[in-house]
Order: sequence, then structure tokens, then C-alpha cells
Amino acid sequence: MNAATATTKSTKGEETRSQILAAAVEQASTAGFESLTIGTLAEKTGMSKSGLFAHFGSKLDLQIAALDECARQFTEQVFLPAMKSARGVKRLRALFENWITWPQRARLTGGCPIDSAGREYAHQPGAMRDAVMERQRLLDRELSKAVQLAVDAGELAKGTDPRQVAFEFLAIVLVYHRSEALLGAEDARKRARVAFDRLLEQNR
Amino acid sequence: MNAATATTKSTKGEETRSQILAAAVEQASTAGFESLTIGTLAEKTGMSKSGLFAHFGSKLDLQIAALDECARQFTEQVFLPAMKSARGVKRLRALFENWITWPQRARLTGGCPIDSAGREYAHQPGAMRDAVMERQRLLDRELSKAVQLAVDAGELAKGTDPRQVAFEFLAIVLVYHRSEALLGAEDARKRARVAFDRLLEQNR
DNA sequence: GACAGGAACGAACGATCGTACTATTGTCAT
DNA sequence: ATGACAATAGTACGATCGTTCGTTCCTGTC
Repeated sequence: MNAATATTKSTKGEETRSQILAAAVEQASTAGFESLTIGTLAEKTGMSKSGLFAHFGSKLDLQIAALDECARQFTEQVFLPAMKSARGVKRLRALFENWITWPQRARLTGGCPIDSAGREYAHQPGAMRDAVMERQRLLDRELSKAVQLAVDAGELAKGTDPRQVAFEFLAIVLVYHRSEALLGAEDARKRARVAFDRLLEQNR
Repeated sequence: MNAATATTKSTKGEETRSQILAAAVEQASTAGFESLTIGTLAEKTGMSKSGLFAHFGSKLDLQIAALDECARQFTEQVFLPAMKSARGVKRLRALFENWITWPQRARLTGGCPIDSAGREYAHQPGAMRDAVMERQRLLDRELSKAVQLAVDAGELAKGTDPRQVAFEFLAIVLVYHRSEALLGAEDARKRARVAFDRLLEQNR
């Protein structure tokens, strides 16, 4: 590799693989991970079924790879940027704002894929469920930690239960993503922000 | 029909049709409406594919019928019972409590099918989406109305925005159904109730 | 320029999908 | 009891599913 893509070493295979995953993530965001299909994905990427299939070895592996890619994008575009804000309420706000604007910014026309995956596999045992719940748990922990930091900084009341606040934080995010289609993104966002402000206010 | 099932007139056909729908609702609650399959459903009800198919005429009609059945059960088991409580906060509480305990009471092992449908079709145009969103809108309106009654009764503050409260009400319900699988039903319910109490408190 | 290895393709498989037909069974008013 | 009609079964169709296999193409090394 002489002077390749500069940022990342990438053999040809890795490159097309990530193209496939990009298509898969978009598909999953609109119609869910269960809708991922070798044939459809092959058509969307202009490949043959077998050529695409070879990158993963099984449909399940493809689904899991797509889930990982979602998590990676979430970390990169929602979580890490928020970490640049000062710990405390400011960071919580950044996290919230990044999160609810993420699908739009990332051109995930179908909304938050994390939401999608959570609902799809919550009640269906298997490898996907395990993977989803592990991610979900991690996210919950990080969220609680961010709340705790706000408490430590004295920006939220001493007695605050971080996990309860994280619970309600997630509640607002979920209902936002749900209501977006129903109320329109604008109204939904306004309501979500009002709810979030009150959540912070309440625990101040 | 001499003295049939007493409560409902029901030809043989209608009876098996409702059996099919019962199976469909259960299936949809765990794996979503998109997972409904003529073959699987036929096997589960002990019928032939063609025999089952004849009841609906198309898969789409089957899905819509299953959705209607969900809505019917919701009305019957969640909404109407709450209407027996005195209007105001008491009724809101009943609505909330009935809602979060509904899947368990109705043996919908996969959680709230309304939640399922909302997420599945929010971003996918078509007849199912239209049907889901119509139901969703109706529910939203009824919920807001119930909140308004609490305001009128002086149990919530004068300036309260009923639709905002309905929004946050729904937020808690959604996150509850999501977290149930993650945290266990017991913890999730506790957190949901805390959140709900605070929502009421806040607007008092 | 020959060669190796990775990457993509084409064709085919058994299974299952939704749906259309026809035939058989069951139910109910007369 | 019989005839009409609703309810269910049987069979077959084209399409698509995930997957396998053998072949071809591309790329970089000696």
C-alpha cells in the first residue's frame, strides 16, 4: 500500500466490506436488522449475492457486524463528541442533543438503529439479543456515569439516583424517536427538549 | 343460533378466525408484525396454509387484522377499565398502571405490541404504517384528553400543557417496555413508577 | 512474465415465502 | 334428510430466502 487512504489502511476487501455495512446500517435503521437480506443488500451495493456473502460467512454474522457498525458510529458521532464538553450538566446536554439529532446527521433515514435493535430482540433469545443487550447495558452504565459526574460537580442534587435519571433520559430519547414520525421532527424535538430541561431542573 | 356462546354470536368461521388472530397477536408481540407468516401461523393453529389464508385473503389483511385485534385488546384491557376510575389523576394512574402491566396480564410474552408496531412501521410507508399511525394518533388524543380532565379538576396546575404531559407519559411507558427485558420487570416497574410519580408531582 | 492468494461472480441447492386454483369436508336452515 | 353454502384441505406456482461450490478476475511478489 503506497499512499492509500491516508487515515486507514484498507485492503480492497475491507473497503467493500465497510461499504456493505454502511448499506446494512441504513437498511436496518428503516426496517430493522431482521429485514437485512443477502439478496437485497447485494442489489443495493451492486454486488453478487455470493460475493457479498463471502465477506461474512453467514447472515447472523452480517447482522452482528451491522450492529457493531451502528455502535461504532454511535460512539464516534454521539458519545465521544459529548465527552469533549465539560463534565456535568453541560456534557449531559451535549449527549442528549447529539443523540436526538444523530439519525438525521448520519443520514439514517429510518431513525435510531439502537432503538430498532432494542425493540426487535428484547424478547427473542439468540446471539443477536445477547449482542444487543450487552451494548445496551454498556450504554446504560456510561449514561449513569455521566449523570453521577454532574452530581459530583454539584450541578445536580446530592441525593440524586443516577440510574433513575439515566432511565428517564433514555425515556425521552425513545419517545422522541418514536414521535418524530408521528408529530414531525420539529414538534417532537421541541417536546423532547422541554422534557429534558424539566428532568434536569427537577434534580437540581 | 340457539344458545351459542352467550356473549357473542359466532359462526364456526368467526371463531377460528379469532383463534388465528390470538396466535398472530402473540407472535407479533414477540417478533413483530413483519414476522407474521402464513405458514408459521398455520402450523401454530394446526390448520393448513390455504385454510388459514382463506380467512384473510392476503398477508397484508392478516397483519392489519392482527393490529386491529391488538387495539381491541388494548381498549378492552387497558383503556376502558381505566375509564371506570374517577376522572383526573386517579384515572391517569389507572391508565398507567393498566398499561405497564398489560402484556403480562394478557400473556403477551413479547411485550407491548403497540410499541412493536410503532417502531416497525414508523419509517416504512404503506398500509400498515397508515393503520399504525392512525391508532397512535387516536391514542395520543385520548391520553391528552385524560390529562386535560385532570387539569380541569384542579389536580394538575392550570398552565399545564396536556400534550406535553401525554408525551412524557408515553416516554415512561416506552422505556419501561424496553427496560423490562434489560433490567428485569421488577426493577423496571419500580423506576417507571418513580418517574410517573414525579411527572404528576411536577405538574401539580 | 509466471504465480499465489484474495475478491467477486454465476449457477444451483433445498426450503420457505405468499398466493391461486380445485376438491373435500362440515354446518345449518329447511 | 337434503341441499346450499361456508369452512378447510390439497396441490402447485413463481419468487425469494440463506448457503454451497467451482470458476474467474484482480492485484501484488518473486
